[in-house]
Amino acid sequence: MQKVDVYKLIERMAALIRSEERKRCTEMGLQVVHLQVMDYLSRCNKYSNTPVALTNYLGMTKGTVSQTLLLLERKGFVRKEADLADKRMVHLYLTEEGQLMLGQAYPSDLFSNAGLFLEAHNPDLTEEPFINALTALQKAHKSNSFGLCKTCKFFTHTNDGFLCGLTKETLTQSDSEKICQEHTLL
Amino acid sequence: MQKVDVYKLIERMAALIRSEERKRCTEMGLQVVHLQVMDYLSRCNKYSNTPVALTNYLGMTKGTVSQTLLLLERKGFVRKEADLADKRMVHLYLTEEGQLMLGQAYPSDLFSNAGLFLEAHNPDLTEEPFINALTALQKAHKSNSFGLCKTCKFFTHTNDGFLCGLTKETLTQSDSEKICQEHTLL
DNA sequence: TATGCCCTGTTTCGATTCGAAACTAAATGG
DNA sequence: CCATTTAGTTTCGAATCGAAACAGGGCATA
Repeated sequence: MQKVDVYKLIERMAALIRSEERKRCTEMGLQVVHLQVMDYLSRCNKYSNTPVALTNYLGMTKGTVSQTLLLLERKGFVRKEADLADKRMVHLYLTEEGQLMLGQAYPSDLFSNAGLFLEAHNPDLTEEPFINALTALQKAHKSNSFGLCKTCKFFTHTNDGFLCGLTKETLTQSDSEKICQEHTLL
Repeated sequence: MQKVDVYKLIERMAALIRSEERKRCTEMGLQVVHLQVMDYLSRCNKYSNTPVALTNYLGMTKGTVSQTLLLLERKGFVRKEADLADKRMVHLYLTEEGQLMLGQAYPSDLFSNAGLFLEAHNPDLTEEPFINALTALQKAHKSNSFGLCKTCKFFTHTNDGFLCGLTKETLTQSDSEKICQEHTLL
């Protein structure tokens, strides 16, 4: 029963992160959503860089996502590309400017500083409990878990690399380390 | 160097929590900010239930906070009370309706379900690494840490209870377990 | 191949948020 | 006693937000 309190702690961390993000965005003249969108696009794999995936990931309506993308496109941070196979679909990419802006707006120094503190004061800390907490949260989260490709139940190793058991396509190392909307826990 | 990755995991959890919050808010006809404000008011102590504290906690401008509070007041979720000592200040309280709404909108079942998973699959998991991670993040966070009163360096025990070394006031058990804007790490 | 349904994404609407800047009023501090 | 700081409000224009209607591509089934 004390275990539940782990999530109180995680919420507190989430609140701090949110606050930092908001300040950064304000400084850069962005909205928080913009940062979230660009961050997602920089981390998701080729199956997941579509407006619908974004809609599910962020928990917004598709109309709102469409609007936000329009603005990000207008500002030159995001580029759209029609899917060749399915003409309904659109793939989203960060432009050079988008990547640059993301790098500036993202509170990476907060995390690296916190990481340094952690390393200095708790040298024997491991990632394991955090991985377990994330997995439990993904399971409790009703809809898609949006996990890393390589932790998916459809992810398999082959002679010459990696394979997605769902799409039957081969995957690069980089693919396997990105967020996938089809991610399914074991 | 692997330690830094702990925060990648925490970010992923934060993103999932955010997504769930947004969905809940939409269902209840609220904006995410409203939930954040009400959640904060339900957790903060008597020194920290003011618009400025909210402004710092959420990382928004005071104008925006003022607007948001106006709306929450109009909807009957929040009540304002002038400070008796300092007439510039205002104290904010959740109304009965506000508490009720917060209870409904808050994704508490997500956390309790996740807690159950965690308990079932990792019975020997402790809170310690999470406390350490939060403390490190609070230290890295430049501005106020917004920690729990009882973890503050000004918090002291006396014969008949608790005392805040900053305001020299006695504190109740409940006070000591709430968020304080004056919170300072050791 | 035609019909109907589902899916992806856009558009439009009105209410709300957001940040910026100007503002009021109260406290503070020489 | 006056300048400065601090708490909070007001006003403005741009952007967000959700809801609902819409357009059009896929796909199954007849």
